[in-house]
Amino acid sequence: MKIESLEGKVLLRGATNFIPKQIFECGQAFRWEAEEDGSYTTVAFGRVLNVKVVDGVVELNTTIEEFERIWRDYFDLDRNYASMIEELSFEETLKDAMEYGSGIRILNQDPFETIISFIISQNSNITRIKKAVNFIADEYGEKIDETHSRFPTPEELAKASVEDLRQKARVGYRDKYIVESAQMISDGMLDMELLRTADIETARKELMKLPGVGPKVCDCILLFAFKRSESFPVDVWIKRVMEELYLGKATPKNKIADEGRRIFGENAGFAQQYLFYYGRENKVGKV
DNA sequence: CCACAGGTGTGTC
DNA sequence: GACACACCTGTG
Repeated sequence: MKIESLEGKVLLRGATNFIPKQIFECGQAFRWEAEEDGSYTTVAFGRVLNVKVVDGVVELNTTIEEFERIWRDYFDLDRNYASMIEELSFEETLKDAMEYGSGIRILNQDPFETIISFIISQNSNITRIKKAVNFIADEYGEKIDETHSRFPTPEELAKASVEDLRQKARVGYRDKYIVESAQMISDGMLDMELLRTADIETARKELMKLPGVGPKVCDCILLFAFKRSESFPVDVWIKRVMEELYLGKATPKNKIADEGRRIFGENAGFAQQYLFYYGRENKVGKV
């Protein structure tokens, strides 16, 4: 990949596995908006970023300095996707899914924002989640410009009222989970370093101390904010895909997570993303 | 009106 | 431990 700076933009030439629609609409991030020109805009790490791909060249409206400081890691650009895909190509169904979703990347997002976003996501849908996350940023986070706000810090969100979260952010019964989790994190009751480095079962146990974080939400957070690629989040779609294409019978969700990690190993999280995207787009297992 | 949507917490066996 | 069941809200 070659990086160059041109007219206030950073251009990435030869960045592989980079299809914006697949990256931003596969359910891992909730603050990306499609623009009329086909580009996508987000707010992340306190910055507003627009991403456009023109003739295979990725255009980011940022500086080299900011790219190196934030976006290189955010977009997971140092990972060798070719070899990861190669390692997962031992199995035909997944191979098809990886071709179908060849432009997917797993983003490395902000831990706190990811924790709150996925607490909100439980038993909900993307439209609703996005509204809630954007409301929380606008209401409790610092303004960046007229139309964008960064996601609040744990301290800022810990002061939010559960009533406002329910009535204005429309997060429903998740209101108290959000405030309590923000309080626990701002009180230093969550060991972030442990989440990054401990063995996966220890990390899961630590993260599930937070109210509103069960097995599925936990695995999403570890995968999307802590680079724990061995995580295998099991939602209804992955359940259907695994039952339909791998297991051949109805199976409890915790068994499916075990099977996913067993079959796909250290890159189970990538397998999950490819299968999820493939399964949902094609409605696998859905009557 | 009812089912369902990217689950979790709680109570019961 | 393995099950039901309730739970906010928007949509079809």
